[in-house]
Amino acid sequence: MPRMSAAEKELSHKRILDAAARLFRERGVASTSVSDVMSAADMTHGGFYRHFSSKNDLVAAAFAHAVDEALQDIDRADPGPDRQAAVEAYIERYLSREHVAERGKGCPLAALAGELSRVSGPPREAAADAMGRMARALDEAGDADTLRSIALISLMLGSVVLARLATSDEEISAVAEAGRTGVEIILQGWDDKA
Amino acid sequence: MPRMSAAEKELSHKRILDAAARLFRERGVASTSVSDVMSAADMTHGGFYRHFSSKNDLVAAAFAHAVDEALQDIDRADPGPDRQAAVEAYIERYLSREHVAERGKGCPLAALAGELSRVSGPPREAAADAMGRMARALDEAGDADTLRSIALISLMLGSVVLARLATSDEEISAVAEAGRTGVEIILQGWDDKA
DNA sequence: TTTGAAAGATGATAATCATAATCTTAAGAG
DNA sequence: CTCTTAAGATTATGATTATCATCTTTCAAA
Repeated sequence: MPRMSAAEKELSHKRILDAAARLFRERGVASTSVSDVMSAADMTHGGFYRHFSSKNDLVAAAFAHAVDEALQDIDRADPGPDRQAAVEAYIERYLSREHVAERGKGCPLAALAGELSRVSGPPREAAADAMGRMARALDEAGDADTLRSIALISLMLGSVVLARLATSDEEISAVAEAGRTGVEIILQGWDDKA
Repeated sequence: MPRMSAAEKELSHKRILDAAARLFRERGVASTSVSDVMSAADMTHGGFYRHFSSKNDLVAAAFAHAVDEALQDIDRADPGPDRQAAVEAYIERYLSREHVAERGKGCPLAALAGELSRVSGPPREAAADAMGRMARALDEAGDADTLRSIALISLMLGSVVLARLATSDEEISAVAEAGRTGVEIILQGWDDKA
């Protein structure tokens, strides 16, 4: 069948990236083979190295791709000029049952921070970057404290990670509710802190 | 050399568990082979199945073992009757530079929750258990809100996971500091919440 | 004291995987 | 319109790995 046109190659490239971003989040990097990704992208493993120089290369690119989409979500939540409302809506969705359940479409840090913090090279750097990018996105226009944003991200991420461990619906709800309450308290009480 | 006495077998068993608990936390479960564990326990891979029926079995046992030790740490922090002080000391150590750096000796949930929440069977159940056990340990004597304990654990775990992603000392300090401040605020403000 | 069984070593086995080599075909430069 | 080159398929390769089989030796039950 090959060879494809340049436009088709670009589509293939995007299919690989999308499949990888989803599968890595769903199953983890170590448990997802290059073949798995290529199959999910409707191709065989052979063409992989025409698109990426190594699996590591793909991991870094797919992770950054997932972060791009996650950050767009903040704006999509409320495209108006009210950044504060957009941020709050984003937090609400972050702690939702759907986000807990749909790992493959969710926050790449919640899905992969643990694994990527153990490696070095491009994947690790992409993940380290993501933290700063998320914090900056939450700092609407710079008036907010960056440390507060980091605390919020830590709490939200921790809540989702723990909720994904929970076995019953009630437990999941409890963990998410604890996270929501914690976020509220931090939002209200941060400025009169020690 | 074989065969060893019953007492020696028990020592071997403990060496395997200790090695596994450390290596799994340091490198992750999927990236740690049975051979790796047995080598770290000063044995060859052959004897492994005299101690555990499968790698999964070891993962569950090693994780539970690590949780046991982590919970003992809460008491060790302040063995007196002042549970509140012990909990605060534990939180302080949880967010310390040493805990961020020494993954192999640290909180098993911070190291492995992401990976274990993707699997099923005994390892997953051991991890799900750990959350409840930690929350109960933080509820000193039951007067504290369980949801508050869960929020604290989420924030602490998220902070350590993110700190382990950070690349510079300043970044690590900032993440830990954000976590500490968040914990303070939650401890103070939880009871007058919505 | 004899002897069956078991701890741990050594050495298969079969699966999985990242990466490379090669083949086919059509795209696109000249 | 050629003809080189590259996309993607097929097949090969070498490494790793979980699990088994087997062998040795010594413990411990009889």
